[in-house]
Order: sequence, then C-alpha cells, then structure tokens
Amino acid sequence: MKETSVATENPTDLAEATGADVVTRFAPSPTGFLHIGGARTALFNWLFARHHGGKFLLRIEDTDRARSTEPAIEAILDGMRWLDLDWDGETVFQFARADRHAAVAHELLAKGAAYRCYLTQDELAAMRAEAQEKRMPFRVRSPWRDRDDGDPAAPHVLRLRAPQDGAVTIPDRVQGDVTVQNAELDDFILLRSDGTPTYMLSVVVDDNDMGVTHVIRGDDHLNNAFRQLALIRAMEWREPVYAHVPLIHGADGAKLSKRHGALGVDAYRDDMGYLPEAVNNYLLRLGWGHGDAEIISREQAVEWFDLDHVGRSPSRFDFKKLENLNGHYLREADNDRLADLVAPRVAKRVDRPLDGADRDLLARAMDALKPRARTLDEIAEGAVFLFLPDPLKMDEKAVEVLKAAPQGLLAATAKRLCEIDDWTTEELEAAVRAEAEAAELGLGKLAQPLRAALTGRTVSPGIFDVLLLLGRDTSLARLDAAQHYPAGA
RNA sequence: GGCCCCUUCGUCUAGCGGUCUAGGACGUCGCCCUUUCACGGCGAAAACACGGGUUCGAGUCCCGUAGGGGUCACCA
Repeated sequence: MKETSVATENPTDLAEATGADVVTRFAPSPTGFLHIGGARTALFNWLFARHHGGKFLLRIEDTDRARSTEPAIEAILDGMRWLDLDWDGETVFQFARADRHAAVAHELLAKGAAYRCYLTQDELAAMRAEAQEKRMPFRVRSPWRDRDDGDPAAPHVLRLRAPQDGAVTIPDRVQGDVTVQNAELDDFILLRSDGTPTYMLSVVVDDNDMGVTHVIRGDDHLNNAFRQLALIRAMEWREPVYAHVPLIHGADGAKLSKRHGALGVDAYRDDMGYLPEAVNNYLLRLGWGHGDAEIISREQAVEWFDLDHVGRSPSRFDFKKLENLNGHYLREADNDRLADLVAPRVAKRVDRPLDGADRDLLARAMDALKPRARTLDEIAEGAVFLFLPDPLKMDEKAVEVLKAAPQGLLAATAKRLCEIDDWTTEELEAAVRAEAEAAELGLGKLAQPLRAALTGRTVSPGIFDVLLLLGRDTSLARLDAAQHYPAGA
C-alpha cells in the first residue's frame, strides 16, 4: 500500500502504469466516512482484482470542492487499511486531473460530439416547470444542440451530443442485459459554465486513463452507466465491463442513510468492537454466496469470488449475524492481539490505565474470556473483575447469592485454599471439591458464592480459572472481605 | 409520476427444468454438556409474493398484478 499522495500529473500514463488484464477501482467521494456499503463495494472490487491477478486502484472523487474534506479522505483511507484492502499504485485524486477532463471535453467539442449550450438556469427552471405542469417527463432538450450562433464569450456549458434514437443495452455482469431508450437520456453537461468538469465526464476520463476494465459499483449508478457509455463511444474508447451491485439496506428494509444506520466503518471498529476479518466475512456474504460456505477466509474468498454469484436484490444489514461471526473470529484470534485491543476498553471501565503486567494478565485470561464474548466490549466487560480495586463492588445478584450462602462456607473454603502449597488449577480444584463434599453441597452451590465473592458478579469464567487468574493474595482477600460483606457493607 | 432493477424461511443465502416432500447460516424455541454465563453437540418451528401461461414436468423460462428499491442537478 502506497502513501497517500498527490494525484499523478501526467494522466495518459495511468493506463500504461497498470497494464493488467483486470483493473478495478474503488472511487469514493470524500464527503463523509467510509460507510458500510462503500466498504462492501471496495471489498468486491478488491476481491475481483485479486482473484484475477489484476490491479485494484483507488481514486478519490474530490471534484465537489465544497463538500470534500481532508478528514473524510483520511477516514476513508483509514477504513480501507483497517479492512486490509490494499490498493495498487498511487491514490488518484480526481480534482487534480480537471485540466485533462476539460481537454477531453474540448476534444469532443472539436469533433462535434459536444456543443456549447447557452441555456440559463432560469430557462432550465422554466422548462422544468412546464414539463411538470403538463405532467410530462422532464428532459433537457437544448435548442443549442442545433445552433452555432452563440457567443463563445457568453456564459455557457458544454453538453454531450448524445444519440436520440435507438436504444442501448448494457450486458451488466450482475443485473443482466439492461436496455434503455436513447430518447430517455438527455444531453448531459460535460463542463460547467465555470469551466470545471462534471462527475459524469471525470469518471469516464479517469476510468479510461487508469485502464479500468471492470466497473463494479452500487446499482445507484446503473442509470449513469448509459450516459457514460454514450461519452465513451463518442471518444471511441474501450467500453468497460459493468457490474452494478444492489445496495445494502437497514434492518427494517429502509435505505441506509446517515440518519439511519449508515455508520462509518470506524464505528464498527471503535464503538461496536468488531474485528476487521469478521466485518469482511459478513460483507462478503451480504449479496454473494458460495454454496453453504459461511466462514470464509481471505484466501478462500480470493479463490472463490466471482460476479456470477452476486445477488440482484438489495439485502438487509443484520447485526446479529455480524455479531455471531465476530464471536467466531474472536475465538480464533491471537490472545496477545486481543489483549491489546481490549486493554483500552478495560481501562475505560476501571478508570485507570493498564500497565504491562495488567496487559499480560489480560492476555493470560483471554482463553477464559473470549469464548463468552461476541464483541471486544463484551470481553472487556468480562475482564473487569481482574482489575477492579478492593473492596470489590458487588452487583445485586451477587449480593443475593452471598446472603443465601450457608454461614461459614466461605471461611471454610478460604481456610482450605490457604493451605494449598501450589496455586495451580489442580490444587485449587481439589481444595474446592473437598470443601463442597465436606459441606455436603453440590459444586454449584459452592461455586456461585465463590464467584460472587471473587468477581462481584454471578457470571464469570470457570471458578478455578478465576481463582488462578486472580492469584492467591487477591483471592483470599476477596473471600475474606465477602464474609463480612452484608454486615460490613 | 417517467425510466430501470428486484422478489426462496424473520434475516443472509443455496438452487442455474426433473436429484426440491426446497439445503445451509444467523436469530428463535427445546434437549444435552455443565460450577454461572458462554462455547460445543443434537433437534424443532420457519420460505419459493400472487395470477396466468410455456413444458410431459417450473422455485428454476415468459407475461401480467402487487410489493420493494434505484434514478431522474451546472452533487458525486
């Protein structure tokens, strides 16, 4: 992965730089974070390129100067890195290529494939209003398409002279053959009156210059593809293969929007505590499937991914399933890595930073902690008892368990534990079981009060693990404190 | 509204004319394991939107209806 850098200055070298059979790209506009839908689009593009041994390019569509921001660019790049979606070559910044885009527009003008249109905003608005009134579909039909008596010095835009008869069929790799009548399309704007290129022009030029062979994107762009194709044909450039992937909806079926569930991937990482491999696996299975496969590794995904199995209907985002997947990857993850990830979350809960020893303890506890969690926060929640200061705070249920415990049970157990030579699981288990037997209690009847005394809760890892992790001193101290708890509290 | 697209369990999906009395996963429910909670194991309920065709035969092909989505900017 290359550093973020300035767009390449010599546009025509872009295609040459790639030269691969398959070139895909992800082209987000930096007006916000990398949302989940964009992440999936990026993933699909990445997988498709990797599967074919091709290139995966990244282009930032920052031509909307008013809405594009530097933090947004950083957020997108950050999200891509987190998901481990590395791109080839340098990041292309679209705005830096505006001159090239304009040059193409003028080339079109020279060829007669574009024309100067002097229609004003007011005239356009009037046409729109009239169409509305007659309940006719509105389409710009510029009188300037067939006039050349305008004054080039006057404000004007450049429009593409698009075909008006016949129809165009796009053999979309996901949607199948899609046909649109040319009469439905109008002469879209290439260059604004201030001379800046529009998105429609920029994508086409950049995709061409970058040698993009497969355009895989959200199906909200399906209609644009027809306009873009008209431009490509006017330039006599190679037509890319299109694949329009259905959008992702919220759990209620409504479209995801910023207001409604469309979160940045950073939220999945920071707020929700998911692992990138879980998010990737989940996203892959949203709209794509490979038989009964559910848990799919990166390598497997690269080997299997294809456009043929991308579904054609929009899918809903299901946190339950993501969570389940996350639980799976949590259990598989390396303990040290998890300790690093969880430490700050624990620190927040116990209100103090964790030092090296704390972190080691956390790592040692991980095998006991992670099977019980589905998110990093759940691990942290389960780990707090290891780092809480004494006297330990008891939750309500723990207090009840302690109250219900037979008199002297904890003291007797503490006494046995006190006499242990080696604080090992074996010794611990022997001592606790011996006490349970002596008190003529099931292990459960003893384990619960112990758990409450040791962790302040009624839910925790196995009691012997708790004893072992807490260590002799803390265990004994908490047991002692708990004996006086109801009274001393 | 015009145009375009979509429609298998609650959700994600498998299915590419007969092997579908429709498979898997999440979720839900039950049982087992068990020191709590999880994990794990076993099992259950749960779907081809509707109506017409085509065909010997349709979840799979075609047409309608309904529902959902996308798009209609000098935004991207």
